[in-house]
Amino acid sequence: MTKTLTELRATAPWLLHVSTDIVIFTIREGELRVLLRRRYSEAMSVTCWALPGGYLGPVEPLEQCAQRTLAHQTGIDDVYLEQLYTFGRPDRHPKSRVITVAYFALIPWERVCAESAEGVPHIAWRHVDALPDLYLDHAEIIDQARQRLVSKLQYSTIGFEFMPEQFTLGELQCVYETILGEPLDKRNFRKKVLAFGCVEDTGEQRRNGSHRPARLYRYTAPGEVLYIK
Amino acid sequence: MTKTLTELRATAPWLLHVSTDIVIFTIREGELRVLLRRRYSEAMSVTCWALPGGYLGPVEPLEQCAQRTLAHQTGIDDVYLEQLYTFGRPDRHPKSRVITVAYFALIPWERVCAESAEGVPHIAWRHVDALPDLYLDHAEIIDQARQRLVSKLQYSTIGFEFMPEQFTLGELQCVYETILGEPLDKRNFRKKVLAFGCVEDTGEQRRNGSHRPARLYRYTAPGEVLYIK
DNA sequence: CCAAAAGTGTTGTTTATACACCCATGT
DNA sequence: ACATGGGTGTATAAACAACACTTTTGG
Repeated sequence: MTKTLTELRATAPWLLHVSTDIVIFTIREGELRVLLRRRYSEAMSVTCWALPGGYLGPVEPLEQCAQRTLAHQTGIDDVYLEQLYTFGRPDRHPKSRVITVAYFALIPWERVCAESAEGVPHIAWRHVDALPDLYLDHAEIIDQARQRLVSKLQYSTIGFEFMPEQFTLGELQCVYETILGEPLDKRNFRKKVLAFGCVEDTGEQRRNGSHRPARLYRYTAPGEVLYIK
Repeated sequence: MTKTLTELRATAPWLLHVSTDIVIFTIREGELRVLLRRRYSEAMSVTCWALPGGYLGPVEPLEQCAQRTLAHQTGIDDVYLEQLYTFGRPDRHPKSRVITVAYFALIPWERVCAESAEGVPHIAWRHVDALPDLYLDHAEIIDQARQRLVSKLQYSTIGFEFMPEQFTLGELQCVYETILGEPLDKRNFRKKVLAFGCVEDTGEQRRNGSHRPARLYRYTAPGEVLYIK
């Protein structure tokens, strides 16, 4: 029992290993983007783009592993995180058996820290419709995360996880339109959101360009995803 | 590499192990019931009730593990099976670290085979509202499976997985009422189901008691769960 | 005064709900 | 003949979809 886990992984490929991978989305420039990191794949002896994530510690809860690896690799913490699906095809990793528990996360662009901002080497926020070749089955994981996001947008307040503390209804509508990929009617959208009963007018306004200023709203259940209807 | 996996599990408690557990539901006597098996818990040196399930083989896909252990322990195969959630609290198993990928499954009572019928020792179909003490966190797993079942009933044709090849609309309505725990209006229910467009009249009837015979219908997408609305 | 996004109501359509009687059979 | 579950339609309410003009600001 003197071997480290890393050594064990190398010497005992016939054992099962468990990892977590995190699909973290943001909205930027009218695009749904996902965070990728450049990593060296020992398995394939090349560097490639991959999701943040890593191996589960011996006494670590799954979600904590997701939080820890995300924070460690990208500096991001305190985001909405939800278990997505567990991927375990025996051949998904070429050198050993790795079961990965995928999580998906959302963050407002404003909260992306310097450590994973645009321009940082080894880090990229990529449009989900223009992904590079990805490590293992990470493209499949992202695809499934995206489907979950789209469907949860319909029956929950998950979209608010993309918003900063204060936001305008126009900004919120843009987020919905970006994720759904279709334009929405402004009046119907505002009516529906206000009917949720989970936004309040802050009384403040945002002046932003040569047009009428917009009211700023606040989500009244921050950090919580509510089910609607 | 001469040790068996079973020996390894005993001698290397600091390694991670992966298992699957299956929550299989049926409808019987107006009750939603779940299949339990009596098992000896080495961890706790007692026998107790548990979900069917077992350890993942070294080169076995996750879903196949669920199918294999279910078939081996209960004789049941060829059922609707869907990944539910992965449970991995570090202390969920007292003697080693076991991550379990839970699946949920549905079967029409008519298809339950002799090997897991009522009266077979070590096997029980228990009402979900009257469960005995269960192994580890299996009560929590069942609870989550039940929530998933209820919500999927609203937006998919998952309820048909409880039906035999031919069924009456009255029987289908009973299934819905049992799962939802509330009575439904007969006319509205029939209207809605026929609007799904995935049942067809077989032309046959079922005479069953001293009243008018009922038409028999067939689900036109057997083995498939469709999303509705 | 012009351009640009913010803000606001009404109407028609679709969907969901509530509700009561006759039918075919076995005993 | 009667008890039992099978089968059917309509009227009301609620939810959703379509649609156009006025307001406020910066330049």
